[in-house]
Amino acid sequence: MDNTQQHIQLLINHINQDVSLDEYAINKLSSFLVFNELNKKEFLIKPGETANSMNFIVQGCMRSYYLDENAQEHTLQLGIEEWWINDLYSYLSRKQSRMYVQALEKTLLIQLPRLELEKLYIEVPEISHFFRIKIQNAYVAVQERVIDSMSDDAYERYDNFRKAYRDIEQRVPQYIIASYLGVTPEFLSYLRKKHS
Amino acid sequence: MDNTQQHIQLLINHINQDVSLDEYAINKLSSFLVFNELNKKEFLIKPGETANSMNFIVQGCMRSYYLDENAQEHTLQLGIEEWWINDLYSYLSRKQSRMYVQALEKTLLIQLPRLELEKLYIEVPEISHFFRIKIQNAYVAVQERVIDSMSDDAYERYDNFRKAYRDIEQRVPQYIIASYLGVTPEFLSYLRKKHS
DNA sequence: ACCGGTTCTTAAGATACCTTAAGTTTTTTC
DNA sequence: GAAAAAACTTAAGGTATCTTAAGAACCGGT
Repeated sequence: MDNTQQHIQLLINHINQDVSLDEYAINKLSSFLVFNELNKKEFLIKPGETANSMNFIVQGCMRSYYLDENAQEHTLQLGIEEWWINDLYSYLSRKQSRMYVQALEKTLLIQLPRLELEKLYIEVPEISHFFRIKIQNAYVAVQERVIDSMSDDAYERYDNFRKAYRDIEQRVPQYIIASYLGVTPEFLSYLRKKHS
Repeated sequence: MDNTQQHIQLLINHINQDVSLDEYAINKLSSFLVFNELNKKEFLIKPGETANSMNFIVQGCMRSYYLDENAQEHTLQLGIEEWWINDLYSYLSRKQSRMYVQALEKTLLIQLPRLELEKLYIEVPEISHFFRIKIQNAYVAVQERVIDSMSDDAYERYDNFRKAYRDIEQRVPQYIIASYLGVTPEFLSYLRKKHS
């Protein structure tokens, strides 16, 4: 089995955790996968572009963030191997993104273009079901983020972050974690010292 | 046309803004609508319960909120006539809610029970399409709320709130708006004075 | 192995927001 | 329409977080 086949198998196994794909479904799906390799700091999506694929991380680490009026970065989502990364808002609404989606390490993606994916939904209901679950989970995750961001003790938020992103914490710079938590890097540094 | 028919018409017209319902769809839909009248301060959903219907506000005003560890209220969503109100997280995931969904005025709802609605999805794809759009919009709204809650100038958040909820602002007490913005009622009062 | 850039820390002074408490206004109830 | 309850305001003192600035530690490339 070559590398490409291994990567596709990773995706299939991932999907099979939620639904059951038969031979036919796997072949159909495999036929339109697109591989995309990004270097560190390279962008998958920039403001003004429209997200038109679902993106599965085979290897590497990515984040989505946006810039506020003061050019401050706000990280919304992080992802590593076997996570999906996107601007789901842009993908679903087909409107222009206001986000950057960026590789934090050299990253290998499998992409599923929207138009072909939507055709596949009709032929393979399991795939439709799978992404319905994913979108539902994304909704839940954003809702939890709202709730979390309201608990205004920053250290508690940092603690929650570490629980939710256990495997990711060590892989991303702290200024990005700070921008995820909504505090300055200086203050995060202060908190870490205080609680150590 | 009696009151009940008028209320149903309001719902039909609302749905027809996004999709096109034919006679058959309207009849099917009408056959399982449930009316529910709530008094001021009465709860539609409480923590531990599971949301099992979509809820359309015919007349009145509602909100969803949760209590944090310090028993502080955090308002997540507000709604008036022709809005939908729910704990969508609980509805979609079929898990227990952690929310209160409460009437802020005497409120009349039309409810669409989940099980019957899902059967209808198969017979009437327009209805399925309509709720897909609604859930998509809900995702976008929550995402905007995350982004908004990161702009940490509270007056700016208040300003955004007033734009997003223009018709609602006058109808709900300010301590609820404060709990939506994540500030104390005292501080909101201070901000209002300062900027007036 | 070094150099230049990136990331992290420390600390002092400033500001936004909170807590408490009390008084005032508005709304609800009987 | 009076009494009770709920909501809003004001102000003083406290705390969390920010800003700025500077130095320290940790890279990544040649």
